[in-house]
Amino acid sequence: MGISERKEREKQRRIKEIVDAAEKVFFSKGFKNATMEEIAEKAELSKGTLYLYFSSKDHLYGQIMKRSCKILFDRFEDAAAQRKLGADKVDAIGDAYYLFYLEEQDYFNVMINFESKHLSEEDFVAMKTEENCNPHAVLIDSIITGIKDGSIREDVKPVETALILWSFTTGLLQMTSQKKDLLEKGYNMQIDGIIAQACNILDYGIRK
Amino acid sequence: MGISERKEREKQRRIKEIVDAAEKVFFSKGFKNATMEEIAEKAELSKGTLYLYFSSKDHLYGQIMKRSCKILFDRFEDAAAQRKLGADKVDAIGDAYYLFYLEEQDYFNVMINFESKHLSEEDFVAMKTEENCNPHAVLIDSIITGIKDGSIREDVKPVETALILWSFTTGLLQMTSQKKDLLEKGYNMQIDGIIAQACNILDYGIRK
DNA sequence: CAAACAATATGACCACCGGTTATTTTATTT
DNA sequence: AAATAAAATAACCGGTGGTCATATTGTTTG
Repeated sequence: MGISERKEREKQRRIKEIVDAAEKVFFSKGFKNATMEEIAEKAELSKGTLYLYFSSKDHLYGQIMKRSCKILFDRFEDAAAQRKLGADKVDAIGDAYYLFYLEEQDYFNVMINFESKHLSEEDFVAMKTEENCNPHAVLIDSIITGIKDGSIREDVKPVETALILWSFTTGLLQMTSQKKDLLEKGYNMQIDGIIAQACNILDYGIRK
Repeated sequence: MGISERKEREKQRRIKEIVDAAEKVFFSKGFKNATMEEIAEKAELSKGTLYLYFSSKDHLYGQIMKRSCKILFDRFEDAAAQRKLGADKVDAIGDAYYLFYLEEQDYFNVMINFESKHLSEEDFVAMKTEENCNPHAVLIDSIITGIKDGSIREDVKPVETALILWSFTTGLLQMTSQKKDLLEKGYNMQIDGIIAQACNILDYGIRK
């Protein structure tokens, strides 16, 4: 009965083809200007077929978000694994986020652009557990490590602090990507310098 | 020749009527689900007339952004004026931002939701100077004050740091507003506590 | 006052797009 | 080979941002 397995494989392949096509279009056009028609074209399918696999444009966009999340998560894990001290792990995660922003701008933009409108919060949580991909968790672990090894203030709460660091950094990178030109050309500021200053402030803020 | 002035007044009044109507619709429906037709209805005009005053839905949304900015700016100025020490001013501005988030959720959401798509960066900068409304500037001044009066580390750069604090706080509030339910109901965390922890980290980060 | 003119406002109209569905094509089973 | 199931299609629909020819209102001038 290898037939149903083959069917399943083909289905997964088709799904991947569609998501690949969607990714290209979303990357080049942005969410709003991307059309289902163009995605279908690029996938060499008709528009109606897309809806056999994904219930909406938003849902399809969510798949790209999934990929972004996975890539970032892997980078976070790598970064944290290469350091011993908790505080250093946290720093490394921050650096990894910045590198992600520099090297994976398209995925980064999807993450930033992604609003809860596109996917329900439940789907989103389910996605993270299903894919075992929760960047936030890596951060929590590193902070706990840091408190234990004495590199991080013991009066900060790990979960809260992870959330804070995560949202701080996201906010910073979001602003940076939106105002990059203005900052560099208009105000003659270096993004690198801003990031370094920010990391410094956070270091002062959480290290013992 | 009071006639042209009257015309001008009437034009400004009409503009205000339209923006008021747009505000109501945007607040209740969100940007995407708001329709120009409904805005026109609420303003007791036809849709075509809206385009005599505003070139697009995005531009109209930008007007609400303008208002949000003004309200926040005023709160920032008030907050900073009530403190003497620079570091305290910075704290007060942070608190003001949090209060803005709590008390002006609609305007807050517009600020958060507002993407560069809606308005070109040039228009945006022009808007701020024209309306003399630059929340960022208040923050810079407070940091400079703080460095002078010795309440803030003298090795931080004011402009960069202002940008950083601004984007940090925006990121935090954005995350908070998006995941409020999940945090409070799912993880049993208090938003207040998260904010307090965040302020504490930033205090450690910039105070001398 | 009326005719000419300018301004403001209207609503019918267009193009586009996300999503649906009846129909056709392809693959599988009997 | 006929029957059945699965997959894909293309025509279609409703809604929306934006436009434009036309109409309405207000102002100026002879």
